[in-house]
Parts: sequence; C-alpha cells; structure tokens
Amino acid sequence: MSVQERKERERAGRERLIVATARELAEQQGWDAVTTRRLAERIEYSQPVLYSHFRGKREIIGAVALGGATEMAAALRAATSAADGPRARVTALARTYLDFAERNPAVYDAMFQLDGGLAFAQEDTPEPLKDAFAALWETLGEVAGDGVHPGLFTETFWAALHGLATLTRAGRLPPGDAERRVELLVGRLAVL
Amino acid sequence: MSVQERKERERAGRERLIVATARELAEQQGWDAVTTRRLAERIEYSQPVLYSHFRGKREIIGAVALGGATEMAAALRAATSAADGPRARVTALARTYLDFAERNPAVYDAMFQLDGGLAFAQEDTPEPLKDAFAALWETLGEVAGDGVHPGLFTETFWAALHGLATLTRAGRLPPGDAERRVELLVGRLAVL
DNA sequence: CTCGCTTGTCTAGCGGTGCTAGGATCGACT
DNA sequence: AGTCGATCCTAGCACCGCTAGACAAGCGAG
Repeated sequence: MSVQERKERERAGRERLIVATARELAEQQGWDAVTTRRLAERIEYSQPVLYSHFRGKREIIGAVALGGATEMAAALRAATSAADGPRARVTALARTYLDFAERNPAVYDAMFQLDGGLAFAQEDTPEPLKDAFAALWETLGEVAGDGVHPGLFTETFWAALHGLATLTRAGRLPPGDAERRVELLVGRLAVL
Repeated sequence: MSVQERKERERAGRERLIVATARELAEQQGWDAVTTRRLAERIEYSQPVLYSHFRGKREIIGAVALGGATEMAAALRAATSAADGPRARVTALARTYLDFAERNPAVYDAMFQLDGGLAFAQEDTPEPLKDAFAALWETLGEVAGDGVHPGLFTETFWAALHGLATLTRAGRLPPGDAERRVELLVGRLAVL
C-alpha cells in the first residue's frame, strides 16, 4: 500500500502546485495570461496532465477561488477578533475585505467575477464559500438592527463592499476617497 | 458631394447595425458567443469590415456600453421624475437601476464588467457615462445628509447597487429577497 | 461611353486558445 | 526478469482575434 500512498501524495502535491501556479500567474499577469499551455509549462508538465486533475480551466479557477475564500475568512476573523466593540469590528471587517480584494485582485476575480463553476447560496455550495459568508455574518449579524434579518443584512452589506471593491479596482471610482466611502457605509448601514 | 454624403450615411448605418447586432447576440447567447466571425456573419459582411469601423472587439463592447449608458440615464430620469418626494425618488432610482441590470445583463456587463476600453472617473470619460452618473447624482445628492459630499455619497450608493446587481445575477445572492434588500439599503443609506 | 483609379470588400492565413485521441514509456508486481 | 497497467506526451482538432494582399465595384475625367 505504501506505493499507492506515495503516488497519492505526489498527485495531491501536484494538484496544489497547479492551483498555486495558476494563482501566481494570474496575480502577476492577469487571468488572460493563464492559458493551459503556459500553466503546463510552468509546472513542467504537458497540458493533458492538467486535465487529469481538473475538468478544465474553469475548475482550476474554481480551485483558486476556494483557496481564496478560506484565506479571506481567516483574514476577516483575525481582523474582527482583534477589534473592540461592534463599530470597530465592522470597520475592521470592511477594511480587511477591501484590502483583500485590492491585494489579491486575481483571487478576488476568481471568487466573484469569473465563472469557476461553483454553486453559491445553495445547498451544495462548497464549505469554504459558506464559511467566508459565515465570517461576514458573525460580525455583521450583531449590527443588523431590530426587525432586520441578519442574513439579509449581511447580504446587503456584503454587496455594498463588493461593489466598492470591483468598481474601485476597475477604475470606475476615484481611488483616493476609499476610506471615506467605507466610513460612510459603516456609519449609515450598521446599527450601533 | 451628395455621393460622399450617401456613403457617410451608409457607413453610419452599418456601424449602428454592428453595435445593435453585437448587443442582440450578447443578450441572446452571452458575450462569449459574440465572436467576430459570428458577428460578421449576422451583419452579412466579412470580418475585416468590423475592423474598418472599430479597432477590435473591445471597441465594439465599448460602443454597446455607451448606448447602454444613454439608455440607463433616460430610464433613471424617467423613473425619478415620476416619483413624489425624496424617498420615493430614491426607491424608484434603485429599483430602476436593478431592473435595468436584470433586463439587460449583457449591456450591463459591457458597461461595468467587461473591458470596453473606456475611461471612467476622468476628464476624458465619454459623455454618456458622465451623464448616467449625473442622473444618479441628481436624485441621490439631495439625500446625502449634512456634512457628506454628495458626489461621495452617490459613488457609495451606486457601488452598493452595483454589488447587488452583480451578485444577484451571478447567483451569489438568493434572488427572492431583492426587494427587501433594496428597502434596507434605501432606508439606511439615504437621509430623508 | 469608356477608361483609369480610388475605395471598399473578401479570401486566406497567422499565431493563439481550450481541449482530446492515441501512442510511447516507465515503473510496480509476479 | 518479464509482463502489464498506469501515466505522460506528441500531435492535432476546431475555434478565437486580427490582418495582409488580391480583387471587384463604382466614381470622376476625357
């Protein structure tokens, strides 16, 4: 059995390598530059090897998205648990979210802009995505205000953050006033 | 000179045909299906003709986006001018915006998701885009509240709408509660 | 009315994409 | 040590955006 286990390990390692390389390449040169040929060359295997791990490019994007979701959830929890009081927590959450989107644009795209073939807001939604949403809920749920469903509030607040993140990065909003927009959002939306 | 004028008219007409066909095809089958070959076939010309009107595919997307911006600005103004009082105006604005995004997903993508080679939030931003933003400002500026710059408020509110529009359409948010999210957003963000 | 020329259009092709069939090779078990 | 199965690569498909160069149509001049 040891042989099979070793092969299993090698296979898993190579899968991680593919995902990590795809992410790296996407962050460096954008998702357009992530072609199956370039990716194969970087991992020093031929193209068909990619297809023995993933159904296609979209599944690779999906895998990057899942990793990003796990990472984002951790970052959000770290930021909010270090803050005192609801207001500080919500502000920290918002800042961390936007910061993550800005620092990892390719990963953020994989999660929310590109088609990674992932299910959302459904039963079969992968755990990392549910957990990232849960991380938002944990902090936002306590400032939803009376009579407002915390889930609905979380969705709405999240959508606002997502809008800020994407429009800012796409050059649709002037980048300078980002912080003031965050303060406005937190001050108005959250019931403190 | 009449000959030249006629050619000019024909040329302009064909350009409109290209843009309209691209939009139609994108709405029917998604932007992925809008290839230069298919587009050329639909307008009953060969591919190179497209390139005598536009630098490339991205410019065609940009042209669709500009048309969409004009249309959206008109829709927003029509909706807000028919409403009485700030609250009704803001609600009508939000609903109309989201409705436009939902009914014209391909055009909305051309405007805000895809790269149409357009400048935003800059001096050389095309007039239709500036005007669409102005349409938002006209209604949102009056509910920014004291001490908040109306432009900043408009940007923030717009970002929230954009987030709702994109996340809903991408299946990231459950579609049923759209109306309640709008009410929450309007009730909290706008100072009435 | 005919001729030369400009203007416009098409055919054909380049380098690239995601993806796959089928053959070669390598390594594990008997 | 030899067989046989898993694993990987070469080669190729159909399609993409885009363009060079051949070709024809329609104009103005004589």
